[in-house]
Amino acid sequence: MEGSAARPRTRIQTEKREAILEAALDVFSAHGYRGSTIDQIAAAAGMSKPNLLYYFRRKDDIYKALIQRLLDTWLAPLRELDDDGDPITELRSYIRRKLEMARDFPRESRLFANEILQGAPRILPMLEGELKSLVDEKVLVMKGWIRAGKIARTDPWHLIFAIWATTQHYADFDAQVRAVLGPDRGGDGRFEDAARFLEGLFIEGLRPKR
Amino acid sequence: MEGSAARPRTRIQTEKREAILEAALDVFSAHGYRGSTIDQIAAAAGMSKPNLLYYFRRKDDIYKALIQRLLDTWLAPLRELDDDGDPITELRSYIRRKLEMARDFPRESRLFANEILQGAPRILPMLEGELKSLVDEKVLVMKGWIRAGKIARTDPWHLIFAIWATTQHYADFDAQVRAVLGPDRGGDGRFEDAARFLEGLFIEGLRPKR
DNA sequence: CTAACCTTTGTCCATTCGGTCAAAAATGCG
DNA sequence: CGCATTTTTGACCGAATGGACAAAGGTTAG
Repeated sequence: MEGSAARPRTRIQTEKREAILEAALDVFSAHGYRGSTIDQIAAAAGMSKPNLLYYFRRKDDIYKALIQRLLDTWLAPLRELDDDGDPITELRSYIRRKLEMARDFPRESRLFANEILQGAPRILPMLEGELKSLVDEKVLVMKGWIRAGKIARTDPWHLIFAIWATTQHYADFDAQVRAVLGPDRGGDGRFEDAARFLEGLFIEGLRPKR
Repeated sequence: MEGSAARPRTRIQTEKREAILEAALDVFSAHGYRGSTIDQIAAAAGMSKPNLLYYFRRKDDIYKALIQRLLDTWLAPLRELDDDGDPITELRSYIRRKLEMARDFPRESRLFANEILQGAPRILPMLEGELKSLVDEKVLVMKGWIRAGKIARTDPWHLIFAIWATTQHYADFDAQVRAVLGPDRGGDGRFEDAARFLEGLFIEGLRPKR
């Protein structure tokens, strides 16, 4: 359903399209869709604007291709949540994986955050489709864990939201995190600190033992 | 430091400036700074563009005035965190207040989110100044609670981040929350569910009792 | 080598956008 | 009322932006 004929993709096309998407990730994640210009992306990709438009005919096409390509990567951590593993361990691992994503792929995180902030105008179908299905599936897994008494009785949907929120916060709100922590605590160690904290929070909560 | 002479503010000026800021909150929070146009704001405020520019001479002036006016409101919940109260109760209340803000002032939440996502170019000084001071102060309060054994040994900075992240998530990522919950669970009850969930999470964690 | 195809570029265009300006309309005050 | 001040508007401008296009420059297969 993308043009009437198949696309034969030459070597150059593959390479250039890749370079454009990489540049577009940089630009879109930093300035949002409306805040980014084709010229910026072209410059970042090391080519002229008309040349870029030869590979993607519209600005919107770049954006869509980018999001399409990223969605799988983005959902991978949740997909790995294993029904058969030990529940507490599985959740711990999921939180760790998500936090690593925030650390290693902040541009991807910000791209999605930007899109959703504006009401997800271009990806709402994906959220209601792929994403919802995946979440529904994992919610069932968690409900099983609750029934088995392996984790506390809690709301699986909101648990997933809480994990998303707390981990992605370190990518999306990085500027604020750094500003508040200051130069000393805001260095590279902040992800270690966050990992330790989140583990304690999600597993044990704040009430003091004894 | 804003013009050499004081501004006498007539009645009409007060009213119109108010209307403009209200309209600007609507527009800026929905589309971000670059994504919003003066025409949109003027239309939303029910006046012509040149007329709007009579009250705020630049687009940036509107934005700055808006943020300035909102910052106090935004930080109020944290300010209320009371050193002398019962720690668990205080934290519970803080979470509830923040969640109410996400429910009742989603535009304000999205405005700040948008700004910080782009690296907080226009409000970084405020984050490093007012916000950091307030956080530093409350961190000391929490450290006192920890020393007194009233809450678990945890990282107060990241605790604050976690509360911000989980509560604001329901405003900033509303589109995603609704998409994932679907029409039935995504209705008005979602804030009640979130409140119950977050209380359980922060206080008790996920490990099952017994 | 050469013809067919792919890639790149300079130029151009219409629209949008932030902002100006002078003149008209409304308001308020003595 | 009459005059000064404030408010509103229509017309306009330059810069930026998304995109079109045809011509020029490369690449590759026969």
